[in-house]
Amino acid sequence: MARRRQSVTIKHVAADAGVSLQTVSRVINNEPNVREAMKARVQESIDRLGYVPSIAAQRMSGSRSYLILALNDRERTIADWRARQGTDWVDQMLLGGMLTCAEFGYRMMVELVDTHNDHVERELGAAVAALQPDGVVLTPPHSENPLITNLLAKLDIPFARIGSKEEGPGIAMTMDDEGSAKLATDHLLELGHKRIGFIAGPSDYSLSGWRIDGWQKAMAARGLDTHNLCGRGDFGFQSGAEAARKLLRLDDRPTAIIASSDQMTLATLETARAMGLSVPRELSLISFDNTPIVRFTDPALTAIDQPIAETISTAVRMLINANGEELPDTPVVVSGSLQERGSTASPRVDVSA
Amino acid sequence: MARRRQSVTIKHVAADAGVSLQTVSRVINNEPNVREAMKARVQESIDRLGYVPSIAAQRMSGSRSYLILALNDRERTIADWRARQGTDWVDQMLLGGMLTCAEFGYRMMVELVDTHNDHVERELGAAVAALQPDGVVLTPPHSENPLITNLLAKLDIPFARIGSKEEGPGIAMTMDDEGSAKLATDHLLELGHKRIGFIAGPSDYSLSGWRIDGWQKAMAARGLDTHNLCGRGDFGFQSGAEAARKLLRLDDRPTAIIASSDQMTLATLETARAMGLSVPRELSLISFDNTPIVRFTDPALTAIDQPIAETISTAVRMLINANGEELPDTPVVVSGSLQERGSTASPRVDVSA
DNA sequence: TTGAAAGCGCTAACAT
DNA sequence: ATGTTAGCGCTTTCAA
Repeated sequence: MARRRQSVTIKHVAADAGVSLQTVSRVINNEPNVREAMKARVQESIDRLGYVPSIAAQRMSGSRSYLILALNDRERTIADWRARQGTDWVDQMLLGGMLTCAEFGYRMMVELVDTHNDHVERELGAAVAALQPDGVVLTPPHSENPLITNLLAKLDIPFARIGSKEEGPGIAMTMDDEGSAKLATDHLLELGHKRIGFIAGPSDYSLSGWRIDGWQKAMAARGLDTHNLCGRGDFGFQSGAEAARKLLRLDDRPTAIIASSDQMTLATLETARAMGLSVPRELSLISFDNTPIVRFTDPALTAIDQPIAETISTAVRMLINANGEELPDTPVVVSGSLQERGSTASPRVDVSA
Repeated sequence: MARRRQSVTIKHVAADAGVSLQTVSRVINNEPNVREAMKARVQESIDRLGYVPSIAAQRMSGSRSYLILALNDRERTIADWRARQGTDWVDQMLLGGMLTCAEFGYRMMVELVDTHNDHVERELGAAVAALQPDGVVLTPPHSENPLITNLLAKLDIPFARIGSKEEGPGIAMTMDDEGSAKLATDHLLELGHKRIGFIAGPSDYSLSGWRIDGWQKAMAARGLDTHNLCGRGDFGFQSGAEAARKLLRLDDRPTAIIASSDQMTLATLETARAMGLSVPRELSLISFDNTPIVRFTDPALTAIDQPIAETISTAVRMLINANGEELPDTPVVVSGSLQERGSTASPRVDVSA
């Protein structure tokens, strides 16, 4: 590999403008104590020479790296990519993250780390030592992994925890899981449903519990029973099908089901169909995630949209300002919304009643 | 922002192992001229202290940046992310790119650049100056933008051109567009089709032309006419619908259509349906891309799968070796495959014949 | 408000 | 086979 040196350095600019390196540095970093005339002169040289500071050099001399790391679960992410089922979490993350980073001259880099693994700390430590990011965005389930949060805290690197409400270091953020579940439940209640089932996500994700809470509270507010109506899955298709089967085989089976992921809802749809139930006539369905596939099922799925891009964007913004402004000490909430589609309707009136 | 310094540096390791910095450096970079015993001793210190070299420092002292840049068209990429239609190009790129980079201690970073823009050079120049990547992967339409390829060549940065066969600097790579189109056409011919239409992509993508070639050659090999049977779109839904309408309104309309993107094929499917044609009974359809949505249409679409992950992986591998081995001077071809699904069948026998 | 000097962590070039 | 020296491009002291 040819030894590649910066073609235009701060030295060239300084020489060109006839000032010291330091003055150029001050202009680059927008520091005070530079007269306007001087600033203009230096800027002119910068523009004309097409000078752009080397991030490596900036980082070396103790300044920032202008890098935000987005940490994702390796196993799940790769599985999603391989499965090609339209899960666009990473895309939405990049949409919110990259664009917001770019606004401030930062870049976002995706890093995959195994959570369920004894060398998480080594992996993350290596990434941080090599890259020296100015901030880290943790996505579930990393957000709640103390090995990760403690290490980041110890290293004194600002980080955001998406999908975590716990106190402690780092910015806690949620997409309002409880509120979203309530939103979905209320929608069904207003349509006239009384038996509403729920298929939760895995228990090692706190947000699984929050969603159950939202559903239960909405039901309780109308004095409705939720006994036996809560199933569990792991967000995947198989687990969704099993949970759906259980709920739909109940003597007094639900007239509507909310499932915590698109794959589980899709599984519920297929399970219902296999049992001869028509959606939405005999069973209404609301999904969580709103990934691309929900528009292609028949009927299209009413779904809770997770504001991933907006959440990551907010996280990045706060991380970049982590030096200046003080960080919030209560969880930052970015709320989702309900996208109505064809899988929800009023329950069929029971003629035998 | 707290002034963050590397906690364990090469100095610490050197002191710990009782050797010079240089020896540690040699061990890190796996250079020759280090005795096994010495190497083991140093490695032991490295492991024990948890030392990881700072990429910034490595880059500064003239070595690599261990960074590969993947350059995508800004407008199209953001539009795809926003549209949430399941386009998983970036995901497949990361799948192939990140994992292969990781194998060699590199990272991949996605960078968005406007092609149709007069400051492409400034944008790219800035990214390169700031990041100093060891290699760049160009995706269409960047791969054929001389402003970009010339700049990279001038800067002496190794790069791969995905979807380009032209000679010149950089590694030319294709996903065998001509062969894939031929594959699709042959499949239809074997099913008995004789009138096969083709909806091409925009003419500023060379691969659009290669696909037309593949289709035409396959048709010509059987002495079949292609006159009037070639439509054009821009890969998007709207353009696909228009092209489909034209083809299907022909007096002697095709019994099968190959379209150059999933969105255009989806549009063709809907157009056909609106015209009362049943797929595949009255019209067979083959798509290009094989993104997640093709499995959710009714019927599911037979499609050409583009080996994006594999192509990017190959590109990365060659870029990383760009110093050692010599680069190929003929285009590197990674072939796609045909995924048979429900949208293809033998043409209905014309009873009136 | 500006400049000069020192050093960040590492590697290349040159010793030994 | 190992050590020493110089310097990458920049920012942080500190001085003027």
